[in-house]
Amino acid sequence: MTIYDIACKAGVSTATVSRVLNHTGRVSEESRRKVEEVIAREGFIPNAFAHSLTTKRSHTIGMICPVISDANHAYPVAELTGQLRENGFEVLLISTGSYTESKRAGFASLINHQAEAAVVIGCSEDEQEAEDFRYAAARLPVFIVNGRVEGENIYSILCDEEAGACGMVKRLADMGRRQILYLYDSDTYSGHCKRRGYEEGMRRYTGEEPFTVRIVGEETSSFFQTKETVSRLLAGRPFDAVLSADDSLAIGAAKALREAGRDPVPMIGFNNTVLGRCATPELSSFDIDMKQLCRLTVRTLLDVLQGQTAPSCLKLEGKLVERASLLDFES
Amino acid sequence: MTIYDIACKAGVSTATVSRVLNHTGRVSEESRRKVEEVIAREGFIPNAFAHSLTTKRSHTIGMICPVISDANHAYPVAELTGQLRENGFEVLLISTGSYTESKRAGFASLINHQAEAAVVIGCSEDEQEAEDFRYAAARLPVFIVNGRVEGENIYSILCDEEAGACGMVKRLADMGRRQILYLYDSDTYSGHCKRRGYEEGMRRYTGEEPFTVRIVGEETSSFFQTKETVSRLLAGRPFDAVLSADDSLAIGAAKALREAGRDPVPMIGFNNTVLGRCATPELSSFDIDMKQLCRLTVRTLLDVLQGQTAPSCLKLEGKLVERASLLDFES
DNA sequence: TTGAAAGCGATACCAC
DNA sequence: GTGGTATCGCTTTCAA
Repeated sequence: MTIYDIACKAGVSTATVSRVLNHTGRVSEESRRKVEEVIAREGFIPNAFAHSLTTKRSHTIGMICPVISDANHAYPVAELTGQLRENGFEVLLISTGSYTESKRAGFASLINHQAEAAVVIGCSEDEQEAEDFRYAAARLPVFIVNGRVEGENIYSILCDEEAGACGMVKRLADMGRRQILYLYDSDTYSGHCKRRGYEEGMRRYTGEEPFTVRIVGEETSSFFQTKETVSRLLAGRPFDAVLSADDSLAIGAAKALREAGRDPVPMIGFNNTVLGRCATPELSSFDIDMKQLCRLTVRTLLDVLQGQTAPSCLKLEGKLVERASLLDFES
Repeated sequence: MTIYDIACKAGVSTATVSRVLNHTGRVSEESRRKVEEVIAREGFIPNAFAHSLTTKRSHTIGMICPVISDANHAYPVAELTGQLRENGFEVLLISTGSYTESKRAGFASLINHQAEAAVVIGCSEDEQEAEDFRYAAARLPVFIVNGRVEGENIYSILCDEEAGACGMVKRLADMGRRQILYLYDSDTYSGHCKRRGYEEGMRRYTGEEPFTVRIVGEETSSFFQTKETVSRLLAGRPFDAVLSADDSLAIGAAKALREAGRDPVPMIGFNNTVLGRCATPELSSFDIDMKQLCRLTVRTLLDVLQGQTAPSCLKLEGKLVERASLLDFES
């Protein structure tokens, strides 16, 4: 069923049907009624491809997200998808299997499918990836949520996690802790920022050598791995507090301490996930306010698509949410 | 840049370029080389819309998922998206904001965008929704992951959660528990199955009246709500075990007991999420093997798209994963 | 207000 | 092997 069939049955031309469909141009009340009636009766749904082919607008936004099943990614995907839809856009989702996989093919798909823009959840810090971004940006605007790549037509919307991590170290130092262990797993841009912040904080507030440990294992729920790793750590260099790049790691560490019969130490995670609330004691966590990041991303995207200029980098502050994992140590 | 430009620069016709692009028909080695060279040099990416318009194949699968940020949904979205991509399909994602929102508009979008099939994560049990499914199924095959709707061109792939829930009650009854509290939140098809299973189990194995409590609150992380609700419950009808429709609820219940200074009781959750592992004690949970469900969904989808017949309903068994929340009570 | 017709970018049949 | 051309479904001048 095409616009042509509708035109015949309604006794008008395809041009008129098109006008009715798009609420464009002037159509007599009578024609409109007739056409709408036929469309409803036949349950006609126009072909968006043919539409896009002529209008050169796809109303489609491409979204690239490594490992959506990671709750930290699922949330922005949900939030962005919903908001974009409210603004009349469909979302073409590309889930690269891992954090390290090249985004090149994904970008090519999006371009092939005429996406009007690409939204990417997070990014790495390596040059290869930056090139993929620039390759894509040559053909459509690219928006990075919680990541940063510099370049023409690339917009980064992120939280200042470096300052955040640095502040967390200060918070722990203010509690008298000096030997702060830093746990991390992924090697993303965001990960690097946090780590730099931690190192800076150690330098400024404790004067101790940084003590960072990378958890290697499956990419999601690496907290099983953490428990094991931290258990081994207990025999080595001592630590009196833990800062971790993600809630799950901190929870794994807490479990390791408990199982080893050690006293708990103050702990802070990142991303303020529901995991932290499930844990006992409830975990303090740095909240990067992803909701706000998403809002700003959509706003920036809409602006850019309307030809307005927008800042190429938007950096927000996050805040620490304090719970038992810290408060228990305040006397 | 179009196929026409490429044809000119390569000194061949558009037909030849098309052949090279699609690896179809015969093309002389020389022409192929020439065309490929120009395509690479110009960084040409063909317009998928124009392609689809003529071939009548979009290579796009629509996915409807309420509340992706719910980890139980994020996982299948990730899994399916990855697998479909491996099979040459793009995914058009529609995230309806809530479990109750009508899927009608979503289906219409998918049809409008020429999706070749629709995959839906979960479903409700009401007739209105079933009609939306049938409306969509009249135009494209519809696949439901962990949900069930009967109808032509609708395929359901699910776990037998009714039997699962019933078995969990038996497990608890075998431990000598009779007053088993059932917690649930959402009113989905899957939710109804579990509840029926619980009620059946109570009848068969305990002879007690079912004791079900619905947790009302935000749609995600309803475990805050649970803690509160269960705290109030402690003053009323006594219970000596908890079965819950989702891990988060059970965790909330465990916290409520602990905070009230009550003795713990055996608890079982559903979906075997990472939340259960974060909790203390670690939560036992019924695993519906979502990975396998996703695999079967993709396989069924591919079969149907190739014109082969496929069973309209595939029901798998799940299994209980026992952890401390049960094992601590085995003497 | 309406309709005829020329595209949009690719495919595919049919001659050559 | 190759190229001309009709075609896919819809939009958009341009005349009437």
